Formats: sequence, C-alpha cells, structure tokens
Amino acid sequence: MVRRAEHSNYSLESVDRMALILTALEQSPEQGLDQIARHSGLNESTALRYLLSLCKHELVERNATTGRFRLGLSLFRLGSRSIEYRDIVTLSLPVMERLLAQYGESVNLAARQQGQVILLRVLESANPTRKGAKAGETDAWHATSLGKALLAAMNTSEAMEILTAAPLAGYTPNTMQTPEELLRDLKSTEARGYSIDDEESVEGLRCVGAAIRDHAGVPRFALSVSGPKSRMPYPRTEAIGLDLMKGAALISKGLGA
Amino acid sequence: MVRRAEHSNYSLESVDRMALILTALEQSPEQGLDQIARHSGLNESTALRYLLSLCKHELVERNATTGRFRLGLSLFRLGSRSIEYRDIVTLSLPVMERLLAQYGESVNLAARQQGQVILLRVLESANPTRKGAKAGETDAWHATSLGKALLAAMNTSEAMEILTAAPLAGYTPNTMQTPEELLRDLKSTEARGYSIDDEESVEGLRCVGAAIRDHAGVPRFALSVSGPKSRMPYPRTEAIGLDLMKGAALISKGLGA
DNA sequence: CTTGACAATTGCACTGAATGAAATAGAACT
DNA sequence: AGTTCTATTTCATTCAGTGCAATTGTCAAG
Repeated sequence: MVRRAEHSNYSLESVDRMALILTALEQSPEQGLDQIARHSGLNESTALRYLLSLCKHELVERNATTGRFRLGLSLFRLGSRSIEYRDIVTLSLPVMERLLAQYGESVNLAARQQGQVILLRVLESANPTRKGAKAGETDAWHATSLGKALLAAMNTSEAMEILTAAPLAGYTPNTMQTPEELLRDLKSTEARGYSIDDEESVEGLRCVGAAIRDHAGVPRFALSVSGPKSRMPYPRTEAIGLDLMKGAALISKGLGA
Repeated sequence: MVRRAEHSNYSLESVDRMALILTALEQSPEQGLDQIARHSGLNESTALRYLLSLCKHELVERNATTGRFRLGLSLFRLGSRSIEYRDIVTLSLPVMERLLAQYGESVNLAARQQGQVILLRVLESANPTRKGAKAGETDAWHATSLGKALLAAMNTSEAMEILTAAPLAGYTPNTMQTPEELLRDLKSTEARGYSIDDEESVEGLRCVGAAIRDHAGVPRFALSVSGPKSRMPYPRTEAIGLDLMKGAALISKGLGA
C-alpha cells in the first residue's frame, strides 16, 4: 500500500496549467486575460478556457463589468479547511496557548512553503502590539525569528540557496542584508537553539523563535513569541527562548519526529 | 472586450475533475485513494494521477507514512490572497449603484476604523440633499444609521465600551445622549435587522443602515441610504431597510462570510 | 462619426495527453 | 504459507484540449 509513486510522468499537464493560472493570479488582485496569458506562458485561448472553467467552480471569479479575473472564494473555503484539518495547528495550539498565558506576548506559528515562510496561526497578545500579523501572511526569511529559526535548522548549503535567491531587503537599520552576516547569526542561533530578531523586521519589535521538525526530521515549521522591545529585555528573551525550544520539541515529537 | 463567454462547452473536463477531487478531500481531513475515487466518481488510476499532480504544486498533500491525501498548504496561501485582494469598495459598488437607481437617495458605505466610523464612498442622490457627506469624513457612532448598524451588530459589551468612551454629543433634539436609551435602540435595531436614524444627526434627515461582516463574521463595514424626511416616509424606510439588509448580506458573502 | 489599435471570444481541424481496464505489487492480515 | 486489501503501473485507444486564425466588441483619438 505504501509504495510511493515515483514515475514523474504521472503529472497531468492540465493540472500544471491550472497551477500556472492560479500562480499568475496570485501576483496581483485583478488581471486581464492577456496579462494572465503572458504571465503563465499559455496561449490566450487556452488561458481563457481554464479561467472560465475555474470560474464555474468559483476557484476564480470574474469582475462582471471589467471582465478581469481574480482568485475565487472557493479557494478561501478550501484553504480554511486545509488549515483546520492540519494536525500541526491542533498539535501546536495547546503549546501556543501555554506560551501566551505564561508570557502575555503574541505567539506565532509558521510553515515553510514553496520557498516562503507563511504564518499559519497567530495568538494575539492582549497588550496591543505594533505587529498585527495575520495568518496567511508571509514573513521574510532573513529578518524574522521564524525565518531565521528555520534557516538555522537546515543545512548551510540549503540556507545559502535561500539567502542568495533574491536580494535581501532592508526593513530597519538592524536588518542584516549580507549572506555572510546572516550566516554568522545562523551559526550562533544553532548553538543557542533559538533565534532572535532584534528589531530586524519592525522597529521596536523583538522576537524569539524555534524550529519544529516533521516526522522525517526536516525543519518545516517554526514557533515564535514577539513583543515590543520594552517588554522583552534580555533575561526574558532567554527564558522565552528556552521555553520555545521545549514547546517546539514537544510538537516535533507529536508530528512523529 | 466585455463580451461574455457564453458557450458552456468552454468547460475543461480536467478542471471539473480537479474540482471533484478537491471537493472530495474537503469532506474529511484525510482520505485514502479508494475513498476519494469513490466519492468523486473517478477511476482510481485517474484519481491517483490527479492527486499526485496536485501534490506537485502542494495543492494537495500526502501523509508520507499512511499514503493518505489531504488538502494542501498552497490552497491556504491562495485562499488568504483571495480574501486579502477583496476590496470592500469595488465589491460594494454594484450594490450601491442598484440602491441609488432604485430609491434615488444617497447611498453611503462606511468602515469601522480605529474606533471611528469612516465614510469610504458616497453615491450622491441627484436630488439635492442637505447632507453633503464626503468620503473620508467620520460619522458619530451614536447618532447615525451607519454607526448604530455597526454597534447593533457587535456584542453588547463592545458597544458599551464605545458608547462610554466619550460623552455623547447632541446634534438635534432627537439625538439619544444616554447609553441606556441607545442600548434599547440597539436591541430593537438588532431585532429589526437594520438601523434607523430619524433626525438624530441632522434635522430633517432620515437614514437607514445595515452592517456588513468580514470573512471572520466581524461587523466591520456598514451601508446606508439617507434622504430628507419628506422623501423618507415610514413604509418606504422599511422597504429600503429590507433591501439594505439583502445588499449587506451579499457583500458580506463576497468578503467570505 | 470614422478609423485604428487592442483585448476578448469563437470556430475548427489536428494530435498527443489523458483515460480505464487489466495486470502487478506491497502491506497487513490470518 | 495464503488471502485480501489498496496502491501502482502498463498500454492501446480516442476524444478532450490545443493553438492558429478569424471575428467581434471596446475604447480613444482624430
């Protein structure tokens, strides 16, 4: 039963094309047929047929007056189910709630996905934080505790690949923008066991993060606690960091690690 | 450009099949190939090929040990974008235009933002009204149909918090200036489904409003129709109120509610 | 109003991608 | 050992899906 499908030719072109269309639509809120065709590399008539078919299932929607296309609500419904059904979230929730209760700061759970760090779940602190992150958003690899926790947990060559794939944007004066600098930070992160984002993504915001490994030991998720610098002094970040490591380890174990 | 595609045969079977698969997967968190094939009515080999292709794009994921399938994280990402890209103004415009055409009175869209009610868009009636509201202005919570529609849609404690935060200014003899009086009004508003401002903010002006909820069910926007008392007699306000509720519900649905 | 440029839509003939039945192969039992 | 599941693969057949080219509608400029 658990023979894995190896034949890569088990890939249906139509599904690939559909994915291309959706990826194209992801780039901007609303697009005309020509833009989508250009972006996806598909023939215009082909793109139109896919789009209309997708519309039938509300996976894509069409502006009735302009005729432009956008991502549909069915995707939202399916996406919500996807998270709801995901054991990582249910598995992490108790840990996250405990961390929130203990420290009173926002707790975040993220996944590594297709080269991005995507927030799965956020438990907001009761204290108003300047960072109003919401599930579904993507975080920067090099400037957040979530991203850096994941990077530090993978092997160096893989991390380098991600860090050199695109120019490293600067968000604050503290953002590290060279791979060399980051590599040094990742080394100490690995030794320490948890990552620190000291105003590297948002000014005044300090975060601590730890990686979660899946059943195969691959770092696939990360947990973080974030709060204003004033409420995150040094001895506290260490306490939180150690606690995060414990929590992350517990979840990893729950995933079968 | 805006010729609408009519030919229903513009539907790709592969897209329909893919939708069948996703719908099947939506039914329960994790399913084996046979269940999915049975549920979708597809041949097992066909279902497998779709599933594996979908896996390639992380639209579907596979449990590595059991071989069972579930909805993938890409759906979550796409779904989040779908909501993010949904713009309240564009979504509301068709509804607002219909209301203006139907009743010939000014139609207003507002958002609750940072403790205030902010007008997002105003469609002016052709008949000169004394209320020349413009987008960007703020409305009073306690003396307008927009504000009261929002207050009535939130839970009582939250509404009270807003009503007691600052003294309630009086604009006309009709303005309710005590939380108790307002609370009673909000109760009947909730039961009625739409709010009424009967010369409470501007003398001679009568308004009817309804709340719009976002994807999470939070009342975040409101829609209203306003006109001089002379053109807004009682049976008419009710007709407009019911119509507003329908419109608001439609927009809420468009936001993912 | 006419013209031209552009974007969306449709018709159509061809073709190879996708299909389902049947054969094969592990896994998990007895 | 065999038996019964479910998952995977093969393969010949064929029709779904393709892209070109023609058409139609829209918009803006003259």
